Amino acid sequence: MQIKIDNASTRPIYQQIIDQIKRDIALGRLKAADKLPTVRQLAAQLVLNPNTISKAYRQLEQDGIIVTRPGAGAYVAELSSNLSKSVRKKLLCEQIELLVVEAVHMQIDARTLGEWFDGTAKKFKFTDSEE
Amino acid sequence: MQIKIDNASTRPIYQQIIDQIKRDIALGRLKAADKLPTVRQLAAQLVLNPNTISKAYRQLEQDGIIVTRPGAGAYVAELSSNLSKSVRKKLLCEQIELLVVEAVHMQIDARTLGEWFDGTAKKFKFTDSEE
Amino acid sequence: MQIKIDNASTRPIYQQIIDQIKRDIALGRLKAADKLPTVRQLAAQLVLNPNTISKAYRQLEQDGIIVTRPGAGAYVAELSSNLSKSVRKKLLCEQIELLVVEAVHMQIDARTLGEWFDGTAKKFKFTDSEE
Amino acid sequence: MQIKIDNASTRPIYQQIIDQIKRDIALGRLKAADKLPTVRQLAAQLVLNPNTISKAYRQLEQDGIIVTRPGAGAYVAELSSNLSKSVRKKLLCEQIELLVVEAVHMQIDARTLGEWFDGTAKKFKFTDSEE
DNA sequence: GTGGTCTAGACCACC
DNA sequence: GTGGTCTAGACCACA
Repeated sequence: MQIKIDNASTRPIYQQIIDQIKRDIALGRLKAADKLPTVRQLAAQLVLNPNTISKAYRQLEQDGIIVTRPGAGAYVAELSSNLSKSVRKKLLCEQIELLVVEAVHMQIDARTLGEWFDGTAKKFKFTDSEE
Repeated sequence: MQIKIDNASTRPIYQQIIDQIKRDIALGRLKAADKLPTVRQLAAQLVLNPNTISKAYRQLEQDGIIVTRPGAGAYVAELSSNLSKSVRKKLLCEQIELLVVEAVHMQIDARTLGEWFDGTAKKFKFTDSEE
Repeated sequence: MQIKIDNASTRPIYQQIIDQIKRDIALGRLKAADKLPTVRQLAAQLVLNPNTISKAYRQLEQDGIIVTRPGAGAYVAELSSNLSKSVRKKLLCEQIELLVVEAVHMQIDARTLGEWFDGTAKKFKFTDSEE
Repeated sequence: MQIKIDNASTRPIYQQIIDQIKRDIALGRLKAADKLPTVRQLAAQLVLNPNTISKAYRQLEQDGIIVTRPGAGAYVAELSSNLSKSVRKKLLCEQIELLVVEAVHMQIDARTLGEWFDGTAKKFKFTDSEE
């Protein structure tokens, strides 16, 4: 696993770890049942305190993204969401709005933003539509 | 100006204020040269510590979104961006990635996300393309 | 707030704190928008490390049961559940099964268990049925 | 014997084994004097470390639920409980409280919870009342 | 050896 | 002053 910590970022370290693991899963680089590095391994590799890794893993587990078992390690879980669809829509649309507002203030026109959006989305492994 | 603080949100209050002012500008509800409420007015209206409002205004000024003239109040600035296009692309694409990763983990398919994105984008006043 | 820690219990301390706060809310002793003791206050009162209290509060926040704001403290949130109804049913029925199995092994007959159940349920403030 | 391990559960594996054996007994699928699989058999069947099975059996024996005769295997014991009725009541009522508190926070109304409780209880073989 | 819990103590962002 | 993050290090339950 390749994880890079940006110490200059205001984003907490544990959150950066979460971001990158979720990204790797969404990209298909990590698949369900794959084993994650142990807390101690990753802590040594990134030169961080094991508690920091632990916090990231705990959060990921709580979000149902990984499964951790004392004595066995941490594994990627099946994709799933306990949230009701309306809650998911609300959460995502809030994030979309922030993105769009930012784009407007950066004077990026709608077409360009749409292209960047499509270009980025193409790289990820979405769940198939259930039409 | 209508600003609503969501105390349940983990987003800091000063950030929520920033978000909503930027949103109102992007929606066209606030236009260049419009006068913003004074720090004291807004603090009284939202029942918040004036320091919190100050922090939001200071941040907005730093981002070139408003202009404060000491003694005369704060005004909406012209849209502009000092950032190079490549930096803007990088910043927005990072945000797009976080959004898409989140959508994948919520098992929202690409088409649905695209629809939500388009629906949201339509509400805002983008700068015209400079083709 | 009256919280009692049982050091003899195998249940982690932070979990005991969570249990009792959720209980107080369910009993109506704590109501939405009530202020909880600060992390440091409660840590001093229970002679525990502030991190332990912090962990309990963080978990409660993640479950949408309280709202914490740096600089402002922690407050009881409105009752709500982001979980879909089927997930809620599954979670509760698993817990019910464990309870019933335990009762059978303790040779408690069905009627007695039902009475204990009703007696306990009566003490709590359920959401009204939405028939 | 059909035992299923849910690796996604936070419940320890040895505890899941205990849960399911107790459940099978409470359902009447396993009866007093029935022979349980050997530690090795079960370990092979579930692809688990034999120590894990051992721990489960040891705990079940300690709780008086099974009897292991060295060299002869493990057998289901007669239902019995050394605990005084008041202790049993205390233990069960604690568990009932946790269940009810959870239900309140999930915004399940009392009637629905009661129905789920009755529906679940009906499936099990309670000891007859000793009125 | 694995992750989980708890303590102790430093530093920072928020209000 | 509030809670959040991170480090360091001890001890325990699980496999």
